[in-house]
Amino acid sequence: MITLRYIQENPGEVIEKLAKKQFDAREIVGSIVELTEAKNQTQVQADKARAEMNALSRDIGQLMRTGKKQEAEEARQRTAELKEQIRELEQQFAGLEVSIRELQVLLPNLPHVTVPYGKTPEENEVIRSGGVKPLLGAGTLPHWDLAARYRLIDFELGVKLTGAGFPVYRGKGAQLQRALINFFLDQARRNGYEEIQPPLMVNEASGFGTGQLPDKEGQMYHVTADNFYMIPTAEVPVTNIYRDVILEAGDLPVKNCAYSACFRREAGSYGKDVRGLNRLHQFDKVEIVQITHPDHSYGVLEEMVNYVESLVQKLELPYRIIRLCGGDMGFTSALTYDFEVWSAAQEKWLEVSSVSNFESFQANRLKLRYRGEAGKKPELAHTLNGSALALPRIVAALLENNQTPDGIKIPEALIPWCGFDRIP
RNA sequence: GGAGAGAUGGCAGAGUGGUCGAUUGCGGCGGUCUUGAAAACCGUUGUCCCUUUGCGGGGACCGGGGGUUCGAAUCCCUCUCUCUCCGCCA
Repeated sequence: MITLRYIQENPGEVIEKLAKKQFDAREIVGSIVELTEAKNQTQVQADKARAEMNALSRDIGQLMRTGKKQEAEEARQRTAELKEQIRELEQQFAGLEVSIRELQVLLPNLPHVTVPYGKTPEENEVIRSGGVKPLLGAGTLPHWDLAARYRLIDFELGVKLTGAGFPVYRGKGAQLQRALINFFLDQARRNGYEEIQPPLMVNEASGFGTGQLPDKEGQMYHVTADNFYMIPTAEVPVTNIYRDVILEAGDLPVKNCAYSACFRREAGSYGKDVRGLNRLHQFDKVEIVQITHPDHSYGVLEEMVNYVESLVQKLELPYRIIRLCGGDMGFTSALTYDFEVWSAAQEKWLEVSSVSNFESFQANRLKLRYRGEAGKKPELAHTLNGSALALPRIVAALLENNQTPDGIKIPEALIPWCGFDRIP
């Protein structure tokens, strides 16, 4: 959420920057500015009336104590009108606040200056790429066939137990999952991230804090009996650790990582995009989260991108890093880099990570602040996060790219975590 | 699931209608003393909003919401959460 003060002081800039996100903010910003002006005027009046009322009440107390009943009674009669006036002003004020808030939450985050113009994914900017696409011979199989042949993942069994999109991993398939999770967590720890094991369900307040609620409600599984939500990413519980928190400047940057299962309803997706591991309702992911001083968040974003790059390099997967254009960016992000790996049999790029700087957009909702110097006012911190990494598409690419007549080769770096070097 | 207790400032813990944003202790910060440190002593110590060029001024907040009252941390209603005991249980 963009702060009211910022909108109020820079309405033109907000409109201009949001145009890059293909968002016409003119009407909303205009209304916000107008309503805020009215709200402030109302507050001045209400505060004045309350000040008067407070003084009067104190006087009455004083008069009562000194036994001047008569005068106290006179003063009391004067309060009736004031009281009514305060009631009205407070109602007005509350109404204006609600209206402003409703508009305020409609505004996406402002894009960073380096965000490219563009409307569709085609206009995203490839920053760099690495690795070598494997040359596979005839008889190349997509990962869902490989998963069946080597008895790694059973999609139909998942349908029996739960439904489509809930695969069952077994044997070496299950071991590979566990190895990847441990590999990612261990790498993160070596890079200074503290490991967190978060709850997999969160309450409404947490859903709001990171921006899933109220509007993206349909994305999450809702446990209605207790009004909990299954997390769509560990970002939600991990970032919400810092909801309503004031950090000391010395605590920054906070670096957390977490493995979690992630649950997404993905309502309305079908077709070949959802085949195999390409899109699931439950999947595993290791997430990295950082909370930084506003002056350092873009340096940290680069650091996080470099870190994720090191992971796909260790896994020897052909990859490319993409800077999302304004039209393709998420609602809450100021700058996002996506990572895609090449899936050799499907012959397409699969998104496996998204690394974003949210600047103070999430922090404002979360009331996440830091204190620069003792005695100074706390200010909003910056939050960043990224997948490091999401497992299913990594597994898809690993299986497809590394298939040989003798089985599936495990990348060198992963063998210590796997305990085997080949799936025969 | 049954029964009970509670929610106050970073923490602990007072406060049951009138200068209470809140006694006190601990912690934190500053100072005196000391070669330095500890101890002791003194001072200071929340968040948010509005207003003002500035100094400053005003308002809100004692789990959330509503009510009674001239006046609520204190009384009433309601919701949420936490804890304890019993039952069940990985």
